[in-house]
Amino acid sequence: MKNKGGHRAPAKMADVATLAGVSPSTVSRALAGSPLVAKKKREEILKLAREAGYVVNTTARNLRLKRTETISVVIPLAHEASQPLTDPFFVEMLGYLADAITQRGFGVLLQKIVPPMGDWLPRLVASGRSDGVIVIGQSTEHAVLEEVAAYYRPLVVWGAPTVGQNYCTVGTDNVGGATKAVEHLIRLGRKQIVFFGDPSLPEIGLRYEGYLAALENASRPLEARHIVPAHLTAETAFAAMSELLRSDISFDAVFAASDLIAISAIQAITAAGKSVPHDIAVAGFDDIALAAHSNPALTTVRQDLELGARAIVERMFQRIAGYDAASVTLPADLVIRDSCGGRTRDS
Amino acid sequence: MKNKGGHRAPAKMADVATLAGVSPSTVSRALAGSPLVAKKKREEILKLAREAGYVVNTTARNLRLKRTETISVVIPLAHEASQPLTDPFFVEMLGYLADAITQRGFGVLLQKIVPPMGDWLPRLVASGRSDGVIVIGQSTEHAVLEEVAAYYRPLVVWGAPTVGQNYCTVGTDNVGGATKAVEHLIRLGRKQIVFFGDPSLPEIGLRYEGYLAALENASRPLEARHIVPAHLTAETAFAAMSELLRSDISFDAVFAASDLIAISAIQAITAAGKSVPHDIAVAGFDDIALAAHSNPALTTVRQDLELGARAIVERMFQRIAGYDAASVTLPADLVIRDSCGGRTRDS
DNA sequence: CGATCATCTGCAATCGTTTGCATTCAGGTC
DNA sequence: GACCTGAATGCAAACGATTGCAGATGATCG
Repeated sequence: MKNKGGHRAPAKMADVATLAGVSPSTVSRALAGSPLVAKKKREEILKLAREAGYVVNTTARNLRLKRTETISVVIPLAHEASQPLTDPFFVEMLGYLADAITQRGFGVLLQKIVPPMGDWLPRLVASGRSDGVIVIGQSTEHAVLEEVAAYYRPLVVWGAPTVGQNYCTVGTDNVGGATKAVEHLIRLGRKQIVFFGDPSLPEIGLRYEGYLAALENASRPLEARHIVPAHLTAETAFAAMSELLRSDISFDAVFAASDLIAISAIQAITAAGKSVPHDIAVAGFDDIALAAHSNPALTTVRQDLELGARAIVERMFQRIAGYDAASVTLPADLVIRDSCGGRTRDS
Repeated sequence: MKNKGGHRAPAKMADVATLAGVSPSTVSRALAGSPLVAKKKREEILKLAREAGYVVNTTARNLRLKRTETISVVIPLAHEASQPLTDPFFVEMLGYLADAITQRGFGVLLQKIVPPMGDWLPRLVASGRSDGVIVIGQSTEHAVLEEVAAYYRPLVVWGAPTVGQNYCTVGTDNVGGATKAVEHLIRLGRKQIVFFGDPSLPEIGLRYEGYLAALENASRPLEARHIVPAHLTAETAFAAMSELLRSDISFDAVFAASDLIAISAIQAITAAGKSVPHDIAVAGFDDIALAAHSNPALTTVRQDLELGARAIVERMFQRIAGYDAASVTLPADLVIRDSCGGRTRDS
């Protein structure tokens, strides 16, 4: 059944002007609080506008002002073809970003790029829908980012800095954080520590480096082993860990490249009849909300996403204002909970 | 250090027109694939546009066309004052919505309203930033929704239908789902079942109804008890459950109004030295991703958020097209895992 | 009383597209 | 050759705001 639709068209500035018996210019100035319009008249106009339920049309205003007061947040999903936006890390980061951005009065335009075809970023930039672009995770898109950053300043990326890179990144100290976690496992007497994750992705690669560094630095250097699940999803990680357990490889600890797969690993280990942390210790990376609530609570490397989001947004607004803003690496701290043994639950 | 900013201004349609030696009108028509422009000329123009890296300016186009191809997604946070967007339920729903919306070529404008002052919705609607508004969770905003829905059609709300309500809702069968969960607990022989949640919120209220119904329908009617944590956050729920355990109220099962607080309850129970499900069975509601990964895996009522999101978006586009779209209640299914005992893990 | 000045207001151009209407031109017909 | 048809193109007016500039108004001063 066809509906007649919204009856009243929203009031425009000209309507308010007629109502107040002045020109649109004056209404515009009154609304903007310009000192050019007499105080008494301004108040009168404001009152009229309020009564008429007038709200300035953002599109028209944006066109005239050549800005949108909106930031695009992009999540490239090179992996996970038509998968929904489900990764708790992304989603937590998104929340903090939305916070920081809306606090400055800007809107957040959410973009999910999948699969990333070469020109998504140039198109997004040229479309003029937003005043800046934040990319969460560089995924496999390093080349595109580099290309666009050459001419488009308000671009900030969450991820790992790579050599000779010109775009602005904010990220955690992946190497240092991983080292801390693995050193902790070694300190607790674990001897056969498996790395669980795919080092070919930039950030995971750095965590793998930290893992290797910790093994080498040990008083009695330990042997490195790692396994590579295809994707960083809960399902594939469960399967991969189950398989590892069935193999004849023996190990007494797992350092997982993300909390999500750490938790899947714990479940696989428990399902196989072994105990965490007694038989096998597990450490993760990220400290997503879920980590504290898993059972046993996960010992992990904390990425302060709130701080990270703020750093990203800060740089974004600096760049929008025309200033330069350099990349930054944030510290990563070890959060000791129950999944590695040796301590009691925090909180 | 002040930066000279983006060198090249993005090409506009007039530039492409000059390049091709035609008028902007022709370029516009060529880009739109209008049959009015000769095929050969169209292809030439398209080629030129591509080479110049031209992308139509969305703002100008939106102004002229009086539409934005953007949907606002709003999360009212009446509770949790300056809390970030962290609730896994919201966030999961957001992911599915973003999927369904971007699939139709529309953008997603994320809005976080906190604290909701009376006129947030009218303002949002009148600002013309989006062609429709989706509100996730009616929270305490029933009156505002009702008021705006009277004149603004493209408004769809996730939540519970209330009597005499005129706005369009999509939601789960809260009563039926809760009944199933509680009946399951009764079937497993549990006798003292606590309701854990705040029934004053519309959706939770319905779940409480379902809980009461199940108790009454039991062959030997059972006594109802409930406790009300102030907010639905993980922290407050942990505290509330710990307190309940210290009290002299005895119980052998908990039906929690959301998975988030169910998981906190499990942790509190475990921390108090009791076992789930042996001493106390716990059932939740939502089936968030976390539910399957908690330990023990949570028996819960599944809300199919993907289906829900699709239903919301479908109705949204119907309403944008000027048709009516009625509210709908989606079925809720019980997902049996480990936290109530009586079965082995699924998957 | 006229000149000067400060203060306020409105005209009109602009932002980059889209589109109704008029116009142009080529080709065909009588 | 005058006339008509049809296809292809351009002109110019929107869309709804902002703002430089000029003009109006009233007050102040010599």
